[in-house]
Amino acid sequence: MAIKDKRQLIIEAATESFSLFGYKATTMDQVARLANVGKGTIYTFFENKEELFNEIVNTLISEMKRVAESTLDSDKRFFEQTNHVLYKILEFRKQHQLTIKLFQEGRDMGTPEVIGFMQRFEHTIIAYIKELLQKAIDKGEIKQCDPELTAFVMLKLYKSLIFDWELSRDPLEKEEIIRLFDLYFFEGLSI
Amino acid sequence: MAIKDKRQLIIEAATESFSLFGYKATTMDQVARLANVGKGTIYTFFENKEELFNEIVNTLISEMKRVAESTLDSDKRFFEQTNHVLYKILEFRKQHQLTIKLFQEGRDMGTPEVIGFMQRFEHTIIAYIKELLQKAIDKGEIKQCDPELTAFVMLKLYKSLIFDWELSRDPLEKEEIIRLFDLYFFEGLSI
DNA sequence: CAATGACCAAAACAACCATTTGGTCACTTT
DNA sequence: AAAGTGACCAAATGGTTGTTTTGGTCATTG
Repeated sequence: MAIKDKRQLIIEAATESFSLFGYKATTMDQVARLANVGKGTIYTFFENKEELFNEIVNTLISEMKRVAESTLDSDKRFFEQTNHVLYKILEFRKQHQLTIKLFQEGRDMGTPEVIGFMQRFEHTIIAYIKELLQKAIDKGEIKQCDPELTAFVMLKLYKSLIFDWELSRDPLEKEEIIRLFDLYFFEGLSI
Repeated sequence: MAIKDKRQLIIEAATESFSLFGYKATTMDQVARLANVGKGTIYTFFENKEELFNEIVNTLISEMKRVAESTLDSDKRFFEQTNHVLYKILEFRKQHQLTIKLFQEGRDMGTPEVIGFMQRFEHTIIAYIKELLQKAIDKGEIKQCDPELTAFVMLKLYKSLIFDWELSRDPLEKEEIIRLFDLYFFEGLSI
């Protein structure tokens, strides 16, 4: 059993526990027990609880980026790409157990470490959309606009449609959301 | 001194206190003291604390509606009207002491009565924009779309631009916001 | 010498008591 | 007698103190 294995064991145990109970409710004792290692061992691989957490969520964010990139298809029009990417990302967030749990914890308890993760998560998305926008502007596919601000607004709009709207009314279908995104953002409402 | 006067006195005192301290931190004793009436007197006019609160915020919401209507000018194009109305409303929210305090309390402490107010406040705005949209659609000024959903999304976008954006970057100028609203919502990004 | 778990200080929690608060009602004022 | 009042009450809230839990360490072990 090489060193890598123990480290991996700890990461897997911690991921399991963070997914089930969140950041605060996961104890280092619990992680040690789940990973079948002594508690001290964890501290030979990770500085502290927060570092262990960051290692895990960084992996998560990388995975998300990978998902986003895998949906790219430069044959498609810009708006279709953006749409797809945003949809995949928020689907990802909605389906991934760890992401669900952490976003819950951040909203309901405001755990600082978790809030930090949420910000990095969103920042990554915005940075990514920003790049797509910049390319589209350079190619002359869309109008001139502030890419950062536009990416920010796009994400907000998407989140509104997917998360906020269904708090008080019937949730929207995937096709519906794509259609709306196109209508509001690319075509515009004017005749 | 007629009955109306005492009632009014109580409402004014309560408004003052709600504006300064919010809903939870305002005590009925405090209101009685400020209004120079016995505590029991309050209960001859209002069922309980929540009713007193509702009386006051209903007035606030009416005022807001009045502000919105006063900005209407049917000569202007639809998007200019919407823009103006939304801007005035959120300015109102930003400047009115009571509104500021209550939205703070709702966000930071989650007081249920205050959350209720916030929802009614937003619902009123959405209902209003929805009407504007319906008229514009009927007149053929804008494309066919779900007026409720569109109103919802418009409000969200506006709030993002005014409140959320300046949490992490430089706040946007009024003219900037109007321009962006026009760009994203009416013209669209496509060439 | 990597791995461990008993150990520690600090934080979180629970139990207890004191204070505050929304609401009532017997009594006073007009 | 009708309107107005503030002492009073139960329930909620806040503060305090003692106990448990938890992140992190380190002397010991295999």
